[in-house]
Amino acid sequence: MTILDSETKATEHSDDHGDELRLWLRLLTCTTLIEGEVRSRLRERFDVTLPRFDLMAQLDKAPDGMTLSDVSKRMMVSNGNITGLVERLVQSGHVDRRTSEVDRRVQVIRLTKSGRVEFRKMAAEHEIWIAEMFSDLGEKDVRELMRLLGKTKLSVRKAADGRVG
Amino acid sequence: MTILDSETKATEHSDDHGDELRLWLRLLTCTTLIEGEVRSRLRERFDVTLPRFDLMAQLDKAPDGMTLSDVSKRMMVSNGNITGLVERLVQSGHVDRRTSEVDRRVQVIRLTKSGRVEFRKMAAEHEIWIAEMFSDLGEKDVRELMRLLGKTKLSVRKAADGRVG
DNA sequence: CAAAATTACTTTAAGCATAAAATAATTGGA
DNA sequence: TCCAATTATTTTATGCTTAAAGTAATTTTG
Repeated sequence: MTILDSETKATEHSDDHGDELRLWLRLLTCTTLIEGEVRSRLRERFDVTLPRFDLMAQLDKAPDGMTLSDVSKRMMVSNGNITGLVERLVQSGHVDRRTSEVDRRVQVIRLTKSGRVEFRKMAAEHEIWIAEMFSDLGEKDVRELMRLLGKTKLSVRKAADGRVG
Repeated sequence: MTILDSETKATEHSDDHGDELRLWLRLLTCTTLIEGEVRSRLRERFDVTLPRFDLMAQLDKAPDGMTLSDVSKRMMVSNGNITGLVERLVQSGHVDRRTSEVDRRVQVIRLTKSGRVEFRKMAAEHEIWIAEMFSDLGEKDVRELMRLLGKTKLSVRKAADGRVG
């Protein structure tokens, strides 16, 4: 019977999900390690937090500015969160915020000149840190990991969307 | 000269780190997606947060209990964080906390009987959710991803340790 | 043995994050 | 036109997270 069951893979899914669980934990560990390292280096080197760095990275790609909603979607975080984050970046002089002329509900934010200069410095080092952390992986590994994570992303989205929409 | 430069790979590292950066962003996206999905399902189905679930998962593996420091190390979060998390789980009746008889600095925590029963239910569903999210990946993909992430983990640790210890 | 160092935990202050409710501006019909 | 629905953002309440400082118990050491 045991043999028979283990052969009955035709039924789409096996009931042993241990491998996927271990994969998820390993994925999480990698992300947590890298993120923690980036956070502490950003803090040490530039006295900046990761959320602020991420927000500035979005703005750096949008010379004409972005609305808070745009930022919120791109960063995959809540609206209310962005409000506070932007407020702190305005205080520190990295970001400029103004109300849109055409739609007074909308806030358009941009990097200030000095904010942009500072960000570029951070980004340059950041890129080196990341490369260093992945340096034991060969070109082929990087390509293959990229491919498998792309596949994972699609799979997760499918499972997530299937539940709501 | 351009050709010459691009051939000068003998100098260990190239200066283009774009691939690694893209890889990191994709890794982060995958983790964020999965984590977000798990968070919202835990909340909907069991009215529990991910940190509480994670803490209970640690305790489930330690029938004789753990000290707060143990938990802190295992979960890779700060001590102060654990204090608050445990306090809330004690309030909700999932966790039992007592001062060690042999060392009165030490707090030993365990799942309560009902906490364990509840956690096992959550864990069973959680495992299915994860398997579902990875379901587009074949066995070979899972194995390969596992291998590459293992390599990544080592690489990151090396880069991180190299900086401090 | 007593002072100093270490260990375990808690508290504090600040920031990040969310969901849900509130506010304010704009748009789309009837 | 006007008012209902929608959209953009802010506010509120709650919880997670950290680093740093504080407290208390134990261990080390002179």
